[in-house]
Amino acid sequence: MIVSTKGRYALRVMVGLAMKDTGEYIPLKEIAEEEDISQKYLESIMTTLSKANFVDAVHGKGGGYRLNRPAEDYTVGSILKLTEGNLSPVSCTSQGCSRPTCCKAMPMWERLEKMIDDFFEGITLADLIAEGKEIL
Amino acid sequence: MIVSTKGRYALRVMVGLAMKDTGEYIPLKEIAEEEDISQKYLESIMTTLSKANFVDAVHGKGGGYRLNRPAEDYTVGSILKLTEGNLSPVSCTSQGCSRPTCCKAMPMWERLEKMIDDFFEGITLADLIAEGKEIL
DNA sequence: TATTTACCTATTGACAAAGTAGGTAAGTGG
DNA sequence: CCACTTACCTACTTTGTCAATAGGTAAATA
Repeated sequence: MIVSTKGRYALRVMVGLAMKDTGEYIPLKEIAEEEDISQKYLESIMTTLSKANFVDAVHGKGGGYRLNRPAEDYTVGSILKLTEGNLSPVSCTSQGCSRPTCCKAMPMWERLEKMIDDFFEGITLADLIAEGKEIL
Repeated sequence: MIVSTKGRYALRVMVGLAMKDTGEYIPLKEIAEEEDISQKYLESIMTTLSKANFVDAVHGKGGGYRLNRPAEDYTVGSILKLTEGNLSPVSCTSQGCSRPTCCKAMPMWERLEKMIDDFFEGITLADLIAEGKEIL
């Protein structure tokens, strides 16, 4: 599996935030309930998103999280890369090996990696929300 | 990571077997040494390949493994699917969920899954061996 | 018949992902 | 200024899968 729960949760949360386009801040508790995600687990994800400036976070009453850009400015790739670390389909790329048959396959892995990267970078939150279109 | 060691080992072994195109059987021990793979671990992989009739296996002296088809008849996809079980980039496809934001992303996962499948099915062992071409 | 080789079953170790727990800091509204 | 709400931080536990190991059995060949 290339995309773990963490990345998928992050994506779902971002989609959720994008769908409520009002400027209001949404507390973590509310997000967790709507998405049916463990509140504590979601904390770490939201902190990651916040630190990377993907969302604005505000403390205190009336606080919470909200997007700070329009939905079409967030690519799926940027969100997944942030939360997953990397998206490479195999672990051996980018660390050079010496076996002959291994190297035979390397160009293939690299091409796949680029294909997946292009795929994710070509989709934005806005695309996801506009579900049902054949573009997606 | 979508492709684990098991699948990559299997692929490397198959490439190795394809490169020695003679009809001779190659014992597991020899393969393991050339590929620098744990002999015991490789056993389970070879058994899988053998049961699926991807290779011929012969016991006793002079025995071992060899391909039973030309290299261009093996797609990378078939080998990986056999050894990895499945290649889906996420775990949630094909098991239906109820959350609204999750379903927004579902078509994307399915499209990615198909893209990856097409990618692997479009490459054969022969393609891998003929490395250096820009097709790959 | 002895040796070589593939095949089978079970167990262990390592590691990362997923989730839990409790406390601290920051900000808002009253 | 105070109380409450909310985000933030650190550490721990659990779980599960992958990778590898170990030892024995069956089949075939020279």
